[in-house]
Amino acid sequence: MSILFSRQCEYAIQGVLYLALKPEGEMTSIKELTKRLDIPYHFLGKILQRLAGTGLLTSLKGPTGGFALGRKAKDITLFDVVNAIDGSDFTRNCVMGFPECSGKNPCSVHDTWGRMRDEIYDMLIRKNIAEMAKDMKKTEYRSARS
Amino acid sequence: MSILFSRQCEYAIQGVLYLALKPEGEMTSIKELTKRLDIPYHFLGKILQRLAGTGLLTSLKGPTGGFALGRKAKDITLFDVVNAIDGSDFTRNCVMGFPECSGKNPCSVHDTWGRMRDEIYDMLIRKNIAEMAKDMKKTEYRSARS
DNA sequence: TGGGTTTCGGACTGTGATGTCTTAAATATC
DNA sequence: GATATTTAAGACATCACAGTCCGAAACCCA
Ligand code: FES
Ligand code: FES
Repeated sequence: MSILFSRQCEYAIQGVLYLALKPEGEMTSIKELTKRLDIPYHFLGKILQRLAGTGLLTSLKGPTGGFALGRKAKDITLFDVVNAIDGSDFTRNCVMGFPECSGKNPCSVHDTWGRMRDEIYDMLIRKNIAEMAKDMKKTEYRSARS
Repeated sequence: MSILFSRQCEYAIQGVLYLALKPEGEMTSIKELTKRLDIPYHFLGKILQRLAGTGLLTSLKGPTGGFALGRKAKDITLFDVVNAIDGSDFTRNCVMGFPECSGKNPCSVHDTWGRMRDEIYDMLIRKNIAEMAKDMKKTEYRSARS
């Protein structure tokens, strides 16, 4: 687990980026996803379920079923995924854990951390997941296209 | 809790910065610390105990006892505190949670995240806690000097 | 229609972080 | 030496997160 996101969130990102490499509308099963990515089967099921609940993904039961993006990959950013799972509190919280984070009552690194928060946010929205997936050099994503 | 550090770590930072405002060698009790900072009494005790175990703090029992910095405030950085509690894995881990983080097998944001990790590390070591504490504008730290 | 496949939903367990409580040990003061 | 005060240490409780399991529902295909 990185310091930024929960496990769930990391798995969600990994899964969504995998789906982004698939032809539009094609369904991908949890089985295929767990075969490529190192994620517990049932746990991933729950996570994708949750994402489907928010509309970020669509799902279909049955033999040809699975999951697919709920809208075009060009219209989804990593922030959408992170926000759906972990929320966006990190854009507002003090890095030292003080109850208030504002310029009126700042901690020692308020300004510095403020800039970094912005950079992290920017990292999450600068590119859509279509570009992101294309930039992914991880071997796990080789020939995801079927 | 911020996205970077555990609660324990946040409390440790808050406590150590408070101690950094005290005259060198003066002992500060958990009671005084919890009166200023919003941290559970016994939990803070455990944390300071742990920091004392690493030598970052010294402690003394008895009526005039308490905690104090183990070395000069000028020779301690926030990274020392973070490293003692949360460790330094964040300098090595993939932000998307992939098992490997290297340029040979990079994820979509490997380079970007690499720069940010460096910036975070830099934020933690750029200033010593003497300067940090002085820069702290939080009301909790007003007139910490006794 | 029936059987196999897949997601759905909920209950359940495991684990680590957080927080509480109690007793003991050390220290200062009287 | 007696007492009060403070940290030390460990057991315990609580909670959130991670992960598992199972039956039901939806779906496809023969
Ligand atoms: S007050 Fe600490 S980051 Fe804003
Ligand atoms: S591989 Fe993802 S940050 Fe390095």
